[in-house]
Amino acid sequence: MKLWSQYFIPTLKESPADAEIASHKLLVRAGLVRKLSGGLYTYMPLGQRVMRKITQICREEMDRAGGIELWMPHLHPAENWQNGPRWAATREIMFRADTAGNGKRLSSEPEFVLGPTHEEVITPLIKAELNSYRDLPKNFYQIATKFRNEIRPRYGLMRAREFVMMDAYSFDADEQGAIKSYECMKAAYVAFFKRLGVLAIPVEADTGVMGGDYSHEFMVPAEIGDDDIIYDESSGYAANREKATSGLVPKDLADAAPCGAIEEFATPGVTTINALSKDPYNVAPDAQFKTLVYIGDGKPFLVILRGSDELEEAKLGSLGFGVVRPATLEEIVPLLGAKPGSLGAVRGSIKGEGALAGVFADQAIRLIGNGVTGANRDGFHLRNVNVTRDLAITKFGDYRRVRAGEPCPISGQPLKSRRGIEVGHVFVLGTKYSEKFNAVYTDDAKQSHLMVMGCYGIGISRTMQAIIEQSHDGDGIIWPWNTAPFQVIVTCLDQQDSAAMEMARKLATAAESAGADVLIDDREERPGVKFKDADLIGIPLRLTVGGRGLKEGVIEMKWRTAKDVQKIPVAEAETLIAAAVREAAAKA
RNA sequence: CGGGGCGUAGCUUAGCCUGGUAGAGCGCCUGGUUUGGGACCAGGAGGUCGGGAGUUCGAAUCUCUCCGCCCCGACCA
Repeated sequence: MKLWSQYFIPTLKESPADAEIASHKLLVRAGLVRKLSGGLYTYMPLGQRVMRKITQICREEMDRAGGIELWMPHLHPAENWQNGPRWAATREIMFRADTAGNGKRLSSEPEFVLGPTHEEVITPLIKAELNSYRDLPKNFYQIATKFRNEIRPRYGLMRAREFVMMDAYSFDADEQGAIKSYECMKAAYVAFFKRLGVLAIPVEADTGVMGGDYSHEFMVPAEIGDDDIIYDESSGYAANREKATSGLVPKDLADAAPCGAIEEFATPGVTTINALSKDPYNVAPDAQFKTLVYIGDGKPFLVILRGSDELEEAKLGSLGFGVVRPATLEEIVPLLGAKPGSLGAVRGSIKGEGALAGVFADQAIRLIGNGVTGANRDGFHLRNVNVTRDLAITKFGDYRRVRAGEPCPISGQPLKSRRGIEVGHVFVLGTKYSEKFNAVYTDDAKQSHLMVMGCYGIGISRTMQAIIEQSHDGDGIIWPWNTAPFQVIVTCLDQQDSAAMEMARKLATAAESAGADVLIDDREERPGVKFKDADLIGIPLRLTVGGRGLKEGVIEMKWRTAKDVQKIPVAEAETLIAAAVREAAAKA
């Protein structure tokens, strides 16, 4: 039980100027956080209470799923990362942590870094500590601070430079075991988000720089989310757009027969799909081959798409390169012999064909059959280009960005799309890290094997904000029962009146005994201020005690989500309140 | 890192274009009247106008520069 007058909840009437979205504004207005600097926030007492609740629920669900809690350093020797598989790719988002002294000891390479995640710490640890198949499987987790020098911190806690994350790492004897661990964690996530009272949907996801075999993200649907979820309710298909596929290309599609010899034709000044689709050429975008040039680990390669399609860059990850980027004009011209706008991948027309690391064609170009592409000669295109006969394709794959409205790969129904906030992620990592750090175990036949790993993350601080984004109205936050900083607020309107205060304490005690965290608003404020603040900070159940009600022999009970106020007789108040608290807790 | 915007009291901001005594609301302090959905009256404290340089008799205002913050793109829990 806390008295507001002796606690610290600095609420604001006005939204801070630097907050754009509802949840960010409310975080600040309700006194949950204060900004120190871009992407750095202090959790104020109320915010810290919510963080503690989310953390505790997370801990309980991880423990239930067989997780073993530990705590690793936040300061990592850079060596661990240099020895790992992704130093080049991740160092850009890592903070270096050297002496803040006069620079004498500052070397060009960092000595220490602040941990953005912990694979590079736990894998060497496990290598040293676990050696036998008898030790496996194991799943370790921690709930702690992570540091990422995000390219662009955004929306308060949504993408911060310092944030709280639950990170877990599973170690299994084989792939099958790893998948089992993965499924177990996925189920634990579902249970966790359900207990929080937040809707978080698991969707198929790209593995990104983490590497690994397959993964799901947990998404809180929200307009302001950074990710597009492609889904179909009828089949249950749901995937991050980066990973999504569609049933656009029928599985049994036959290769189109050639329709004549390739002809070159002049297209002076035409360098875009759009221009070629207009008079006098009139080649529809979905009859054009689009040729893109990329550099993977220093080697150039081509990607062919339909003119009407967009490349989904994340899908290039499946090609196995470490670092992938678009080629520059200076790289393209000597390689293909023409500038972008006149590029093509017709066999024999590519000047530097031998230098290519491959020509990767999106499946959907098979729908074109015979089409138009650049001649690798500025101002010229080729027509009657046949996919199978003419294009120098190394491999077909799925590289295009799926759009809403395309058929679901499972049901064939039109796919829908919505935005989401990624609050959790589960991966099967495979042996990427165990190989690099030589984390092996001995089996019952004395054979050595690499451990198969999984890794799992939940953005705890981001989840706090995602809950607010999902659950608020014009008056403020609407906390779900289990994450509310206090579940019950007793608003005493006559704090000077000892009878009223005594009643307030009695009700608070009743609610507390029934299992609720209770805040008593005993401030010297007018009733309007107290009601507004109670709504703003989003306490699920409000009990109002005032001289006027007491004279009638009633106190008032109001749910944050309800419009109506229930008047309950003083004599029954304690019982009814306890029952209401128990019921709410049971439902949550 | 590229593009755009902003920086004036603890918070929200006006003033800047067209240079001439820094203004309001909220919050805070004092006194009074109030008291069921962000009260009212009177008085008060609080500002190196983000930092530096320049132009000018004179700069919050014009110029340059640095810094910080926010938004849009690629990245992430």
